[in-house]
Amino acid sequence: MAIAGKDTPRERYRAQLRAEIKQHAWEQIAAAGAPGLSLNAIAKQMGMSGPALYRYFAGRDELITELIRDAYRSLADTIRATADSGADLAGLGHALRAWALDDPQRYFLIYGTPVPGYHAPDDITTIASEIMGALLDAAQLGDTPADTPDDSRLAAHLAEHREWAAGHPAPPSAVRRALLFWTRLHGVLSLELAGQFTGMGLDPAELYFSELRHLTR
Amino acid sequence: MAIAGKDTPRERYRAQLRAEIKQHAWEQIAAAGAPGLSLNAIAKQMGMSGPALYRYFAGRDELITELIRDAYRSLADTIRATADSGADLAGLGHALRAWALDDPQRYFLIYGTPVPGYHAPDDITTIASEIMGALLDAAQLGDTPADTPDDSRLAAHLAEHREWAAGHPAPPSAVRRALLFWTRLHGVLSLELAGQFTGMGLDPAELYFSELRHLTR
DNA sequence: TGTACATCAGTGAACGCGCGTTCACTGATGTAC
DNA sequence: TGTACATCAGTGAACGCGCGTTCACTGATGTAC
Repeated sequence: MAIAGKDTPRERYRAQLRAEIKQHAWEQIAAAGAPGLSLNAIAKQMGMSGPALYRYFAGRDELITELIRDAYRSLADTIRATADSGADLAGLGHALRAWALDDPQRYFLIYGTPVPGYHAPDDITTIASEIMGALLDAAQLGDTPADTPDDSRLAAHLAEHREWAAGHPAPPSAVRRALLFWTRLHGVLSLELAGQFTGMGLDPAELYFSELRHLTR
Repeated sequence: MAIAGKDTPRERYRAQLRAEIKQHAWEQIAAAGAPGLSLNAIAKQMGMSGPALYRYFAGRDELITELIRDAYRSLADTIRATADSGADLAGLGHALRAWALDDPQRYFLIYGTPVPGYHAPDDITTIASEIMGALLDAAQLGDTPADTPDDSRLAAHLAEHREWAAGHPAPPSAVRRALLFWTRLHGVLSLELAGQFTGMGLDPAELYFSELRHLTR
């Protein structure tokens, strides 16, 4: 769904080339991380001159921002589609992990080290809350697991601060479950993707799914 | 404690200037992240010419590697000192959080987005396992909390794969506690430092300490 | 259907910049007799 | 204590590089009469 889909041949060509540029951008990010992304390098890789890319993106910043947006969009769609197919948090956990392993640098583009100056545009923030919304919905299916005990202090805090959950009314226990789902799985996943378990002779997947069972049992 | 402490005036001056360079490097990382670190910029900031820094570091890579080493060293010392003062996991949790908030970019230098090519030298890996060792020691104090239930599958996996815990014999329950301490707190902490809770109207500290209580109650 | 014009993709040259790094050199500081 | 020498910090010029970005221009593609 393009922003202004005129669907003339030229427009189709444009859209395709934009996609191709992004494709090469992702490959470059996979190879050297986001800081190593270079417009000129992409152009060279595509067999064209550097300035040509300015027909498709206003500059490096716009390209990166769009990659970030696409990453969020992709994750939000994955989560939403999984949830809509009737999955509970367990299913979302599997989907999240698969999505992250599919392209670790894409995961880090969302949840990795922030660049001190950068502030994401509003529409990206919106997508981010879409993701939390889907988690909240899923967190209300099934019973609260017996082994995630009440924490009265946290419950009180969550009861007071929930303006962000607008459109997704949920009992505090579900809010808590959604948050723990997010932070705990991110904890294991991000350390795994960063290679922090290397040399421990331990399968991070076991840890991940143990956490997931703990959240959904 | 220098590597070869001759302690002549010149040596002292050298050590001091090395420290000063690192100081400016940290400020630059705090301002623009690790990728924005530049030798020439540091030199300019110190009022000297670029090549002068090559008296103190073989190059940019060596400086960065040393910063990473210092970061690990600082965290390991903090954890170890806290543990030696008789603290349990709860105390370590407070220390970890304080250490991370003190300089978020330093935290990310250790646990943030990895640079695809980079491989840390062996001695850094050694410091990393020092940290895990201290966690393992602390995880054996106190009782296993009632609300972290057994997970037979994970327990079995951990029982089989523990060569990394050499020098720190620990029952599987303690290993599990140490790992969960690490991954769960990192989960909350890294998302908080990255600003991912912004706009949720929610205090990440509440979440962090809730997790910590859950681990140590 | 053919012609005149507008639109647009892509090029090549150029600008200015900052980067890491080398090199030959100067001047100050320390060391040995 | 003074002199001769070695060590070392720091400079300035230079190299080569790649970056993002601009600009004037060419040639192809589409549009309007």
